[in-house]
Formats: sequence, C-alpha cells, structure tokens
Amino acid sequence: MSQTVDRALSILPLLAEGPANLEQVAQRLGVHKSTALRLLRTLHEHGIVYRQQDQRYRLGARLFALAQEAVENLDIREIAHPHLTRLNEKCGHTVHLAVHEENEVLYIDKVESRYPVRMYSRIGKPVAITVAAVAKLLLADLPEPERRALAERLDYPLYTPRSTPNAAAFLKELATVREQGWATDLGGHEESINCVGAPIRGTDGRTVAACSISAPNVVVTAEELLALLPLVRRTADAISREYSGKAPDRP
Amino acid sequence: MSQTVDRALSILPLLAEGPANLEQVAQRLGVHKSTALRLLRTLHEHGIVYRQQDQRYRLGARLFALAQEAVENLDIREIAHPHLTRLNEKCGHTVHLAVHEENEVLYIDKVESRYPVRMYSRIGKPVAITVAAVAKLLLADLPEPERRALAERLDYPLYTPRSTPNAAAFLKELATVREQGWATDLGGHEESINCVGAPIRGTDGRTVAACSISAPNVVVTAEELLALLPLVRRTADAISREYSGKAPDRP
DNA sequence: ATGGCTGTTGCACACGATGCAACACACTCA
DNA sequence: TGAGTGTGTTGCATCGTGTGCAACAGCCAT
Repeated sequence: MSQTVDRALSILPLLAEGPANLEQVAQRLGVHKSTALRLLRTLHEHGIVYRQQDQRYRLGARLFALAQEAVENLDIREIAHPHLTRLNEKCGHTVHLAVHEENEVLYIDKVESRYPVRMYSRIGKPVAITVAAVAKLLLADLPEPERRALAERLDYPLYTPRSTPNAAAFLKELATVREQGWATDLGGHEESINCVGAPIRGTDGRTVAACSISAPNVVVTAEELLALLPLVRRTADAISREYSGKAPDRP
Repeated sequence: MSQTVDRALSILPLLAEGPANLEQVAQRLGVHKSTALRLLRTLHEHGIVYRQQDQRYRLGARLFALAQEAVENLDIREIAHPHLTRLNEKCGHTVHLAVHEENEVLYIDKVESRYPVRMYSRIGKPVAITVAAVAKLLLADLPEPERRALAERLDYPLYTPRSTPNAAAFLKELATVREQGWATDLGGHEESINCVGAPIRGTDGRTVAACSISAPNVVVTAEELLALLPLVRRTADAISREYSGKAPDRP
C-alpha cells in the first residue's frame, strides 16, 4: 500500500539470503542507487540492518532483540482463551490450559464444564505431574537428558491403580506422547475422570503450552472422550498458529 | 532519512511491548489514523505484523523468521556454540557470546545457568557497554583514536557504586584489559553479579567476539569465579583457533 | 433509536521520495 | 602517473505518493 515502505521491507528477505552491497540491493529492487541508499540508511538508523567493514549490508542482530522482546510479552493465555471458550461450547466439558514452569506444570486457564458434575481444579495450581495429560505433553518435549533427570527426581504417588508407577514407565509414556502428538489421562489421577490433550507450539516448534478437555465417566465414557481428540487437536493447532503469528485459518 | 519508512519502523519497537490497536499506534507515532493504517497495512502484507482477532496488531511470524536468519548468518556463533555448551557443562554458570556492532555490544548467544538463580539477559540485547566484561574486551581492541572518541561519547550510568564512573576511568580499564587479555565485571552492572570473560580473535589477531561466564555471588564468590578464568580463556582460545583456522576469505 | 468508539474510504494538496547527473574516492591497469 | 573502472555519495528539479481531513461504516452499549 505504501510504496516506500514496501520497497524498504523488500530489502529484508533479500539481505536474509546473505550480505549485499548497495548496487545489488538497488538492482534487485529495481530502483535507483540513491533510492536504495536512502532506504538502507533508514533501516540502518533503526538498527534493522548493519553495515559490515566491507560496506556491505546485512541484517542486524538488533532485529533479534525485537523479536525476542515480542515473544516474551506474548501472553498465551490471552490468545488461547477465545479458542478454549469455543472448544467448551462445542463439547461442553471442562477445558484446561497449562504451562511448564520451574519443574512444575501449572494450570493457567480453565473453562468450566457446562454439565453439573465438574472436576476440581484451580488456576495456578500445579497439576499431578506424573499422570496429567497436559504434563505429559509439556514434558515430552524436553531435551532427552533433562527429561530423564526430571523423571528420576519425581515422586510417583499411586493416586489410583492406573497411575504411572515409576520413572521407567513415565519415560516410556512420554516417548509415546512425543510420537503421537497427543496425550491422555484415563483415570490416572481420579478413578472416574478422563482427559485428552494436545500440544500448543511456538514458532520454533517447541511445545509452549498444552490444552486438554476433562470429563468424569459418569458423563461420557473414555471412548466417547477420545472421539473428541480431533477437536482438541484442531483447537491446539489454531492457538499455535495464532501464537506464532501466522495467518489465522478462516473457513 | 525517509520519513515514511522511519515512521513504519518506529511501529516495531512499539508493538514489541505488546499488542496495540490502530489508534494507539497513530497516537504514539504522532500521525493521523489513516496514515498509521496504511503503514500497518504495508507491514501486514509483508508479514511483519499480524492482526489478531480483536483487531489489535502485534509482531508477526515473518519478523521472527528474519530475526532467526539474522543470527544464524553470524558464523562465529555457529562455531562457538558447542564450545560454549561445553564450558557451561564444566562450570554450570551462564555463558555469553557477544560481538561489537554499530557502537553497541550485543549478546548473540547464551547458554543458561544450570543453577536455579539465573541472571537476566537476552540474545540480541545491547549490553551495558561501560561495565560488561565482554564490552571491555571488544572495545579494548579498537584503534586508539576510535576508542577515545567512543569513550568520550558514551554515558556512564552508575548502575552500582562499582560502575565505571567516566571516560577516563573507562579508557584506563580498557588499557588494563588490553594488556592482560581478559576482563571482569565485579558488580558493576548488578551489585550481586560477577562476570569474567576472554577475547576471541580472528586470523589477523583482532578481537571479533568475546565470551564470558556470569554468576550471582550467592552461588559463587568473586574469587571462586576468578579461579575459572583459565577455563574461560582456554575456551576462547579454542574458538579462536577454530574460527581463524578454517576462515574462508569471504568475497 | 441514539450516542460513543472504533476502523475504513475518497479526495485534494503539498511535501517528500524519486531518478538523474555530477562528484568523490579507492583500485587496477598500462 | 594518468586514464579507466568500480564503488558509494550529494544536490537538485520534477512529479508521484504519502498525507491529513472529513465523511462514512460497523459495533456495542445505554
């Protein structure tokens, strides 16, 4: 829409390929040298491009600081919330959002079930890290040594007979989760409650959060809950897309 | 130099702070709404900014991708990274790599401390140039007139009582650093944080980068940190050897 | 309906971006 | 040494394009 800005921005992907001098830039933009010079100067003043000793231009490391700051200020919760609400509207069950922080996995958002029978949980509360679906999703993505170290360090309380019994079983489960891209908790925490969850990923593909739906089996059976898996995964993917700044999928 | 581009680029740091709507952007730029709209539209077309559901703008995926490429194109970083990781494995503290760019010294890589207490820093972020160990190392190597000119031009904020107070003190410190071939920052930036660093040199012997380890004195005392100096220097030398060894003369 | 609040569009005007040509500077040849 | 190339840089007139304005369009409250 704005020619000048349009041209200036076109320089960036060009420089991303590698350093270039003034004339090369001018040529690839299809403008006069002097025009390219002015554009580059402006980019330079803002620290977006950097001029190396041989006078050629390349992208500045400062650009990275900008992106980094933006990522830090990104609030997953804010972005995810409308998606979670929609998920809840579709299936009616309790929806959770969780993140991994300091050797704990915490619920950071929740949309209550619309059924009268609800599961107990609280935003900010650490989840049962060895059994919860969201915990498995978040930990499955850790680098192998850290994952192993953490697994060794944990306690494995037997909330129910179906709880994860020990580190070996936990690591095996994490491998499965990592492989399949989704996770469940079928009565591992509370005998009567099942969960199914999916990962939310950032630009770099790493899991930054996880969401899940939970329901007591007096309301839906485990099979019926598993049938909702595609819905959960689609929601998680939509949040991932929006979080990483890609165009949202419009039907 | 180019007003339009200048305005457009001024939007980026603004959005890095967090999402903003059209009017907020227009106001902070000091331009009419319609002007801001056109600028944002152009940025949007290039994927630099992204528009979320609530119509507010934030930085977009393309910017993250560009930033990524910007740092990846720094070949020192690629060579140094495994060495930095190894250094971190040996000592456990936060390891930094920094370069001098446009009157600033920027962190371009970082390996986090394995201790729970970490220092805050960010890749791409300019360092406190008058006190940081890596900054002293990089500036100590400048030709004398440039060094003097730069020293005169800088501000000397008193982060702590131990911060470098003025140009004269700074130049004296640089001379010492140049002489001894290593540098420290003992509580000059944050009262409780100490650093020790060493220079990485290219084929011609000039300092092209610097690495350092940083630790809060609740974890190790300054003396204990200084005992790690030989380790840091060996790392820096190893990187130097590898960097200058296979240095292909870039056209 | 009514008002406030936001983003959007069309338009006339003038300002600022543009290309040109001339210049400056560093190299490389004979 | 000097002409000859390849750069980046500057001043300037000209015209294109970015600009602010005002009016409009949605949306959501009351």
